Amino acid sequence: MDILYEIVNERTGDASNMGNAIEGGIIPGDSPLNFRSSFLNPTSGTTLTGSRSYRYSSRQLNDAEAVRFHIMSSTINVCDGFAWLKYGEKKIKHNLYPRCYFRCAHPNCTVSRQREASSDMQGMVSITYFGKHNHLPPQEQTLNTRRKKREVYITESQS
DNA sequence: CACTTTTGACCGTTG
DNA sequence: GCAACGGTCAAAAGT
Ligand SMILES: [Zn+2]
Repeated sequence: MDILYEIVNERTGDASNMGNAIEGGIIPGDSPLNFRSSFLNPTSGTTLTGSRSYRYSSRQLNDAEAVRFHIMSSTINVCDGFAWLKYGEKKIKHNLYPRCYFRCAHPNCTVSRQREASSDMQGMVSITYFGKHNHLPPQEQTLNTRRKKREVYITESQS
């Protein structure tokens, strides 16, 4: 299943350029975001590769833009290969579920991420990324086997 | 002990 | 001014 994404203006919150991203297959389990083929890739010159049908549409994000993914997930925690530390949680209007705020756990990386479940559509999770990582995902640097990646995934921050 | 999460306070923006 | 809103801080609690 493809994942919807949209480009978000950090200033106004307006969203545009909605399209499809590829569901990740690198990390097993309930982990649909794949940093290799998405805005999450810190080493990629381009910022997104499209789905099979959309082919390789790509676009650079500027400093005032964030990218938001809309994902169907059976669990609230959606893994993307990076480690995150939660630093806040806020009840948001018009959503039954709170918005959670995370920062990248890597030292000297300023990327942040917001996550909220949708009360409109059951199982829908929205994740917004701000900034670009200046490093590779920790498991990519230290672990090689799928089994080990799975172990990292299931022990990552769940809230 | 080290590190992460929780949670209300705090603060800037907006109407 | 003021209150609603949402983003962040930080002390305490949790693991
Ligand atoms: Zn990072």
